[in-house]
Order: sequence, then C-alpha cells, then structure tokens
Amino acid sequence: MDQHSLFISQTLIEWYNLNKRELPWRETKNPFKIWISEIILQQTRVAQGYDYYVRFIETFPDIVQLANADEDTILKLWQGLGYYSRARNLHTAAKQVRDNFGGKFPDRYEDILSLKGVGDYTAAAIASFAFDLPYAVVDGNVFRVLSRLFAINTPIDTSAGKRLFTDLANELLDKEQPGEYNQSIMDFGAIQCVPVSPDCTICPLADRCLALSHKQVSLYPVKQGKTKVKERFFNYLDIHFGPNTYLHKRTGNDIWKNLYELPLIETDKDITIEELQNTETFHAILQNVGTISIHPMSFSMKHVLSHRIIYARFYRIEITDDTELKDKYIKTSTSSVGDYAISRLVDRYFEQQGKPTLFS
DNA sequence: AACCCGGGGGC
DNA sequence: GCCCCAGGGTT
Repeated sequence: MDQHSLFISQTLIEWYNLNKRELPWRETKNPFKIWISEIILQQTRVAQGYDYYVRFIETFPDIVQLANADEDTILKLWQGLGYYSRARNLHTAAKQVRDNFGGKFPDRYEDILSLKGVGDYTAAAIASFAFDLPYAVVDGNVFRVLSRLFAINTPIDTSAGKRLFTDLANELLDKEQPGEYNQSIMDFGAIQCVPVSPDCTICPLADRCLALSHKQVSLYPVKQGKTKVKERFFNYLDIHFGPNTYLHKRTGNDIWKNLYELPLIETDKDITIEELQNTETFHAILQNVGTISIHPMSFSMKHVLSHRIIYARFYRIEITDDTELKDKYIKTSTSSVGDYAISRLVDRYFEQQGKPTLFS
C-alpha cells in the first residue's frame, strides 16, 4: 500500500474511533447476529431496522431455531420492513446452514457467499466483522466516499464501476484490522460524507478530496440508471360475513410474495365500482354468496414505492352466505387479521377502516 | 445489462 | 418531488 492509501485508511480509522455509533451488532463477533443485522440493514437505515434486529435476536437466539421456524412467522416478524425476499432468503440460508454446515455458521468467504440472500457486500461484511478476513465492503457509503475522494466518473451501477470500486476498496483495506476499517469507511459515509450537503469544512480528508478541490462534491457518485416508475391499479374486496373477513396468500413472483391480503382484482387502469362489478373476476369471487351489499364509502390510497405507484381502492362488501367463499379463502375474524403478515398498504387500510378518503 | 423487489426519512 | 438507504436475485 502506498503512502497516500495508508494515510486515507488511517485517517478513516482515527475518525471512526472518535465518531462511531454504538450499535448492538458491533458488540459481538457472533456471525449469526452480524448476518441478521446485515440482511436487515440492506437498503434500510439503521433507525428503521434497529427494533427489528432486537426482535429477531430475541425470537430466534440461534440459527437452527430460525431454520426450524415457519416462513409465515418470519414474514410476520419482517412486516413493515419491505423487500420481503430478504426474509424468505433468510429462512432459506438458515436451512442451508442447518443442513449443509451442521448448524455452524460458515467461516470461509466462499461458503458465506453461497448462502441465499448473501451477495458480495454482505459476504465481505460478515467475513471481516466476524472472522477478521481481509475482504473490503462496497456499499452505497463506500461508492460515495471513494468516488468523491478520487473524483471517479465511472457510474457505480455498472459492472465496470462495481469492479473498479471493489478493487480500489481492497487496495485501501487495512489488512491488519479489516473489520475496523470496513466499519470506519461506512460510518464515515453515513455520518460525514453524506449524500446531500456534506459539511466538508470539518472533513479530515478535505485536503485530499479531488471532488472538493474541483467544487464538484455534489456530482458524485455518478449513476447511469434511472429507475422508471410504473403504475398499478388494485381493487381490494373487504368481504364481511358477520365478524369475519377473507384473506388469501399472494403467490407467484410479484410484489409482496407470500404475504396475505384481501381478495384482489388488479386492473390496467383506475375503474369505478360499477365497472368493477362487471368484471369476470368480481363475479368469480362473489358467486353464490347470497345478497351482496356494497358500502357507499370506499377507501382509496396512493401507495408510493421506489419503483411502483399503486393506486388502491378498498370496497367493503356484506354477504349473507359464505359456504363457498370460505373454501376459496382464509376466513378470519377482523380482529385476528393481525396474525397474518400483510403489506403496509393493506395494513394502512385496516388502520383507517371506516374513514372515507380520496387517493391520498 | 436490465429489471424486479418496500418502506421510510430528509430536504 | 426527488434521492437515498450496511443490496441481492432473476431474466
């Protein structure tokens, strides 16, 4: 390592020792706990994931107990965090460890990387934090810090960019204390070298930052991708028979896979309740249910995600016969809906039930 | 390489 | 509104 690289890595570690956040998963070398924290924190802020981490560790003290749990239980615990494939993959990986590694978390990089849901970043994080192995992490913080320090114009969301930044990160890596170094550059990015309006006047690396010397800090990191947002239109039926409503499990490779929700009719545009009643799906769901009465007030919501805008309408429908319906759906009392893992969208409906709204 | 997958917070 | 967050999997 040359003198310049050495100065940067030492400065990052010194900064870290003065400014680091104290977090529960930093107090341990237990790979299981570190793994749980890393999966939870993928694309998720510490403040948002903190309570989930505590609950997961309390509920599943070790990886075999997690492996032996039901997926429904894990998804319920994950409810509200988003990116639910993380929870499904977490379960798969726990079973991999139980069945292929004798219940002992693997301690080699390639074995860690073979776990479902563990990619390059997470494998490097676990390998360095738990086992002191010399693998540099490359996450959003590292992309930002390095792209600014070296004024790198290669887009980070390309394979060339990924390769370039990974190589650079590994050159800077302190092989004597890879875990400390990795933590330091990530915390530095999260606290000092923040995405918008960083305070470069107090930055210990200001005099070596090429982006700053060019007054172009805000231009880094460079990205090429622009995630296009598509619209979807969901019409949910809250079918009541006495104190009960009906749920089904989402299957197939789509949003909220394996979560539960009310009977759904998706349309290619926003439609009225009259138009909805003319669809074949509506008739298919509500056949032989006795008398149908639809509440005049519907609940509508615009649910905004990073890659989707879902316009959802909810209709409360009373029926007088559920002998066929209860065989096609999960019959549950409305007070027990909370036993099922549901999306934030459906959750908000149950929170606001009874209050009519426009798309809001 | 492009696309898919959630939800929340900061400005 | 827009951007970002301790990314990974699928096609």
